[in-house]
Amino acid sequence: MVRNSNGRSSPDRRARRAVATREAILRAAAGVFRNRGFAETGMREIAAAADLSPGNLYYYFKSKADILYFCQDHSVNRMLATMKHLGRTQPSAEQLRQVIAAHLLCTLDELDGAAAHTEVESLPADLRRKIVAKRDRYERAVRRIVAEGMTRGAFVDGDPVLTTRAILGALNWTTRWYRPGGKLPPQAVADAFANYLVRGLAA
Amino acid sequence: MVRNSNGRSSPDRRARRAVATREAILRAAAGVFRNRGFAETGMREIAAAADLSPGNLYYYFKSKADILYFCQDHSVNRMLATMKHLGRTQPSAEQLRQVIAAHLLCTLDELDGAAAHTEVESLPADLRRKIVAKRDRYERAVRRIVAEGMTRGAFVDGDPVLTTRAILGALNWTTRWYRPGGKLPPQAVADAFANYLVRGLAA
Amino acid sequence: MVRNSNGRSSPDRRARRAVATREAILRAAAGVFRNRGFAETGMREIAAAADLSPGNLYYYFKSKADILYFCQDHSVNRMLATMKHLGRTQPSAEQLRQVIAAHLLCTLDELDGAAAHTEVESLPADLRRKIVAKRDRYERAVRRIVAEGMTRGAFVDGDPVLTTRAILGALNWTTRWYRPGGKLPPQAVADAFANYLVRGLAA
Amino acid sequence: MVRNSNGRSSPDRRARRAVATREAILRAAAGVFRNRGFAETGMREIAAAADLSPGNLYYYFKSKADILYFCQDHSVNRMLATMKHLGRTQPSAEQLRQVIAAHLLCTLDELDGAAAHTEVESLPADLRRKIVAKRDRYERAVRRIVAEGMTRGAFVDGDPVLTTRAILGALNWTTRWYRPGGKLPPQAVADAFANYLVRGLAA
DNA sequence: TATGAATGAGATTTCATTCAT
DNA sequence: TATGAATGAAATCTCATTCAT
Repeated sequence: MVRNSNGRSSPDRRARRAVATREAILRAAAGVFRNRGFAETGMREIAAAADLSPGNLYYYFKSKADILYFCQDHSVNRMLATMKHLGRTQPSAEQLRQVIAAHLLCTLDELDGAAAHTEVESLPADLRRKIVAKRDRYERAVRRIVAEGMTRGAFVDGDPVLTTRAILGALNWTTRWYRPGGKLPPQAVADAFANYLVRGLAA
Repeated sequence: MVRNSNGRSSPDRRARRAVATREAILRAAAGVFRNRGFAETGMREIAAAADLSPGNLYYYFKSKADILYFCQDHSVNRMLATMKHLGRTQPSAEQLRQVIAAHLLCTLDELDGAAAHTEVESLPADLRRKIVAKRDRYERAVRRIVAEGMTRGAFVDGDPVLTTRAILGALNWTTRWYRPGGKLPPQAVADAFANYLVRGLAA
Repeated sequence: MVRNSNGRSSPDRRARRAVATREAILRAAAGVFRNRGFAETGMREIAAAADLSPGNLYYYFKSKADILYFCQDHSVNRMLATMKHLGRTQPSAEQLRQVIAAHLLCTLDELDGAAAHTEVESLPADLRRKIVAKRDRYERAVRRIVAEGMTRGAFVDGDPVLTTRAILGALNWTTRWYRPGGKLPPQAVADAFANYLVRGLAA
Repeated sequence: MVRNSNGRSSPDRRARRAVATREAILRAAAGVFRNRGFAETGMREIAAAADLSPGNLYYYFKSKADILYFCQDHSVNRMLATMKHLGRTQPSAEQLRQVIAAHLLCTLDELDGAAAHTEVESLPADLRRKIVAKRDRYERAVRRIVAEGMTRGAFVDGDPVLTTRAILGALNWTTRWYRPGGKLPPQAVADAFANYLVRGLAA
């Protein structure tokens, strides 16, 4: 292990290591949650997947729900970030296509998508509220694109709420059947879904 | 209470009651599973929802997983029945529209949809195999409609597997946000989804 | 069903039937206890073996332990009866030989031996005391034969208590390995055991 | 308490403690099984006897049956070891006498004999097979001594199978009546039994 | 920071027994 | 007498969490 001259790790080196461990735990946890569900996953499994002892997890997170919370927070943050960088002046169809692709690539990625939008019910009330609030913000952002497209005449008329939920459902459900590492690359799914789901709105 | 001549309640009256109780348990369980997920739901809750003592559940089902199995079996059976009665000579669009509507009405219905397609992972291997087999049969049937439409030229070309999964994802995800008893009737969801999801395929 | 002129079974016919049912239950229970042990045997199994409903057992016996008690009582009574009819003037060796044979034939018989000497621990204190008292009376009777033989000089000297326990152990342990209905007849076991166990004492 | 330079208890000290705890549990369990039988013994009782919390038992053994298995395995291993060190050139009577004594001393000892040969029925099929296989190997070894003695003319003729079972029955049944800690030392039982049981075979 | 061990609450499940019919 | 259904207490087992080291 790298140490500085006085024989101990320097404080920021330590801090960096701690952050790295936290992320490793989240990545490991996300993988197990995805495969077996939150409630069916034990702390021991998470610990094993992260190559730590069970007790040690509690040095980095204060509860199992806490781990889930940070998984979901990480994921929803990334999705919100996508929205921020979206060119809102492009054609609605193009915007929607980009959102769908980004959402899927993120969902099908190991760490991010894992338990992302799923299993909010397992969180205690306070954490759940936070996640739900962000998730709703994201959903509203998608809805805005859909509604705007309808107003502009770029999309056929319809109920923006229900249409948005149909889209997000198709995207989120992928976690149920997509197996990373198979021969179907995430990008292929993203393309096919974007084509189909955008065409359903094209005027 | 009706009795027959020998002073005991007649066997078939009893049998009918037993069947009714079984169904009541399934209905109750389905509701709780939907709200809280299989793993987070305790037998106590199911029992309370069905107005029985926890131990008494085991007179009707041999395990918690068994209850889930019968919920799912009931649901997937109903969906397969739908496919059987579908007029396969109608235009592909019409067929797909009907399947979508039927799937949704069933999914959003109290008893049938609850844990319908969800949570197969929680079943022990043998029961899971049975459900997965039926579910796959159903998915193949939907896919056939999609593929046929593409061949006939009624639908635009695309990957029938991925398209079908997008459709089923949109439909199944409804269990996550739809709250029965609210002001949005299932039929409204069915119409909006059918419109959107069929239009995405229309040539 | 046979009934007398007034259309009902006569009282003593009824009583006889009740006794027959009780015995049928004991026989059935003895068989199941022997195969699976008292604690591992459920009332439902006893009921099934006796071709009755579980609830109905309680019309004939007031508890599961009660059934075990009557099984054991029946068995130990039969053994005590053997002792009573034993010619105490015969040579000690002959007496012992007869006791061993009778004990084994009774033990290996379906009903009698089943849970005979075993599982006294499972009885509640009051019933246990009764059985243990009778069992001890029986053991003392066997011991008297052994001790008398030693006094008379018919048997070699030794500790009558330990010798008797060795004999009874050999006999009782047969329930662990003997399977009724096999090709080894109880009489063959009785002969071999009597030969061996008596010869060990012969002066 | 001894610590090594890094301030934690050393791994092998821990390992030794863990092994000690496992053995303490086995000893405790053996005692309770002997007194009350496997099925009637609760994990709470074992835990209490071992001075641990019930849940903690599962850190060392994965089920109640597992505990029973290791009790029996320990015991049957010890008996097989006895056979291995037996001088097969000695007179048959001497060999048998030694086996009987060793078997009894082991059976009447606290840890080893407790549930030794008893209660195999309570094990799940896979564990039962293992124990039964070893137990049968042991029985065959005893039988070989008996049969050899008959062939050599050292023992009177007879059925070696039944004779061996009579001997083992007498020995195993001791667990039912022998109370360790009383005034009868195991050696006294061993002597009396060996005398009696060998004499029954002496030509 | 890290670990193995311990705990306590709670989960599912079983089962003798009772009850209404 | 007989039955199917119901109950309540207890059993085994799991598991997130904590603790001593």
